[in-house]
Amino acid sequence: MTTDHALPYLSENPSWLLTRARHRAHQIVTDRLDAIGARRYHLRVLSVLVEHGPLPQVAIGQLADLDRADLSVTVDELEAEATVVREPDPGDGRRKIVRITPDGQARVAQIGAAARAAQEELLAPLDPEEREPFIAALRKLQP
Amino acid sequence: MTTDHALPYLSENPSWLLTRARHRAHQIVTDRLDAIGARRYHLRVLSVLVEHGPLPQVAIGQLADLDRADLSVTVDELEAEATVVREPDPGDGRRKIVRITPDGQARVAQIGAAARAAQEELLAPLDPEEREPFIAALRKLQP
DNA sequence: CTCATGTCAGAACGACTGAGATGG
DNA sequence: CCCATCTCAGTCTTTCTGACATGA
Repeated sequence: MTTDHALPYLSENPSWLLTRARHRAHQIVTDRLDAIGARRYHLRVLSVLVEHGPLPQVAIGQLADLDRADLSVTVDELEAEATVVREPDPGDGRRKIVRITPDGQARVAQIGAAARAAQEELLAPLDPEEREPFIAALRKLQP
Repeated sequence: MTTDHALPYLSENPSWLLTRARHRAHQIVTDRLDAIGARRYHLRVLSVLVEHGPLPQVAIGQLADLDRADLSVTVDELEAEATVVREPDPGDGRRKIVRITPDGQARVAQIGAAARAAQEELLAPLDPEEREPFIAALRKLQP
């Protein structure tokens, strides 16, 4: 029991519980992606491309919360394995549109399977009926 | 709508929501501590000392999930501001017991107030009745 | 001898900064 | 001219590794 003015116990701090839970999530996702030779930045980029379709890099950066410098390197890597292509934006020569290639669909499906398995593993400790309220609360906490 | 085999949208990924929520929590806590010249490692160490009493560094490291190398530096800092002292363990010369000093209590209370304010700010977007289930779910997700 | 604890230096990782090239 | 986009190199912060000294 802590009083109202004392330093709260670490094990009771929501921010600490969040930090630890996300650390576990980070580990699970990293391990699952490692097993198929993919990185978390790849998942982030491909996820927004699947959700929104072909996008200029600046838009991917905003949606995936990725710095443009890191995004540049990440798209290099995805292009090297032919999962995506960079195309010039016909309407704006500064922009490069990133698009998932037909040949990349198999890779995207493979990474998608790993991502789904990771989410399942992450939420396994929760009863099915508490998952939705939990996710809804997480949404409310988004910046 | 995604199908069962597709790559899930980033915005629907629990691990992504967790990452973003913990990023916000991290920011809030860091800012509140910055304002009083404290760091997150200080909060972690002091929190377990308040919860468990004087402890050898190795135990603090386990409870606060802090590497012993980083713990060494952190205790240096807390000792420099006289918030804690290192005392030799009478029963084991390898160990150094870390204890909050009487003079350090004011500092601990100050850091505690910042920590409590941070938790309040973090959970502000949640309705009061959804906080307990949310925290309970977070607990279940701990590693 | 071995294992545990604490200390130190430095590496690894993720995230960020600043400058340059190109184009609107 | 100024601003936006992309690229590159390098910095910074946090976390982790490896080596060492001391003592159980």
